[in-house]
Amino acid sequence: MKEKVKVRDRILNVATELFSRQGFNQTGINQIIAEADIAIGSLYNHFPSKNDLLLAYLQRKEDEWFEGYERSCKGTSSAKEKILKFVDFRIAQQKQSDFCGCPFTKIISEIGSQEAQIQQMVESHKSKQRVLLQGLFRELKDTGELDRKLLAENFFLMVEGATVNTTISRNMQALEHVRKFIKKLID
Amino acid sequence: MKEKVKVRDRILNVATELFSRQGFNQTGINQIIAEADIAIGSLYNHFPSKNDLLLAYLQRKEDEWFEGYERSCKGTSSAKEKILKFVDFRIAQQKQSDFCGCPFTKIISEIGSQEAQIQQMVESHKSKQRVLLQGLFRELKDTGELDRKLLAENFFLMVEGATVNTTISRNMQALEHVRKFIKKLID
DNA sequence: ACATAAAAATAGATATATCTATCTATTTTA
DNA sequence: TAAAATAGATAGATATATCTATTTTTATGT
Repeated sequence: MKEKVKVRDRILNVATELFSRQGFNQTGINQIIAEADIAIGSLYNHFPSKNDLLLAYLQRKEDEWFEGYERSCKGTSSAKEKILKFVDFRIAQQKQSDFCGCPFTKIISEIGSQEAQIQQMVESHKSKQRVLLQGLFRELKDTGELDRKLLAENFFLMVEGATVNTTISRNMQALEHVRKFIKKLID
Repeated sequence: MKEKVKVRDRILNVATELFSRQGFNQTGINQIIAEADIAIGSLYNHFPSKNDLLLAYLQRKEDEWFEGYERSCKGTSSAKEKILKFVDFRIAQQKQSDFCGCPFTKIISEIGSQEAQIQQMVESHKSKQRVLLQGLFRELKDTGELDRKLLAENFFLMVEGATVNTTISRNMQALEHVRKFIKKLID
């Protein structure tokens, strides 16, 4: 009853694992084909260049991010809960990736903004998160004297900073601090 | 009256520029010696390996960071001002580096936490910033119902997230949003 | 100020390894 | 029988690092 994983998926699965864990620049084609146990010709059949593989990897991460967040929000109804889930989701991501951090942030550190297509995907990914959060914060009943849009932006930035810093420290404290703080602010 | 820059400094200056702009992994020894206009033997005389050069680069960044912040605080007296200067300093850094982001955060994205000595330096750098901010927030007269230590931590994380995201978007908005937000919170 | 010895810097070849990518020829799968 | 995947050689570029031999700089003693 074992499902045979197609070659293209084996490549992308291994590349995903390695790009996340080791980084893009420190992952060679040879390691990918070895660990995926496929021929180098097969790789270049599916992905004409290493850069195309990177694009496919990021596209998958993009899709999985929003699917994953939606799924983790199943059962929540209030905006307040969904905001807290936003932090919880990042905590879960960091746990399951062993503190790899955000793949989009990581790739910009690795290759800069030279590759226009990648720069575009990263910016778009972050932008979509901001829009999502702005929507949630707009639903909040009372935020005291705090502008909701400004609060949404800074909550996003806290989580971003906390994600980076949990990756550095390899413990979850920073993200937990954000959770505690925002809970106070919106409760 | 032209000061002759010593070989070791020429190497470190060029390496600094290239590691910041292009990244560590995307900067080769050959490019460094070419742009520094020195012989390869001289480089390996001063720095036994590329990793030693990286350590020297980070150590310099560490020293310059706190010197730079101190200098930018000259003339300010209140903790409130110094907290706002903290954001201004990061804005200035991003401007003058053309949005290179934090070198410590960047190197972790590039090489991970494998190199213990580097991991150590990065963690220590962030830790020192937290301590500095905790001290400043302790001095604040009134933060309403907000715990000062928690506020300091989350301010730090906001700035971290904003730094990363100004590097991604290549504009200063995120850092300006943090400034506006914290000003409201502590004013 | 000048000669000289030690240290530093140079050019440039080279070793060794790795990287991405291409190609051919053969086998497996659909 | 066509398409997909394989093994494996190889091209061509680039990486870090070492080595030799020579020149330049610096420091020291007279």
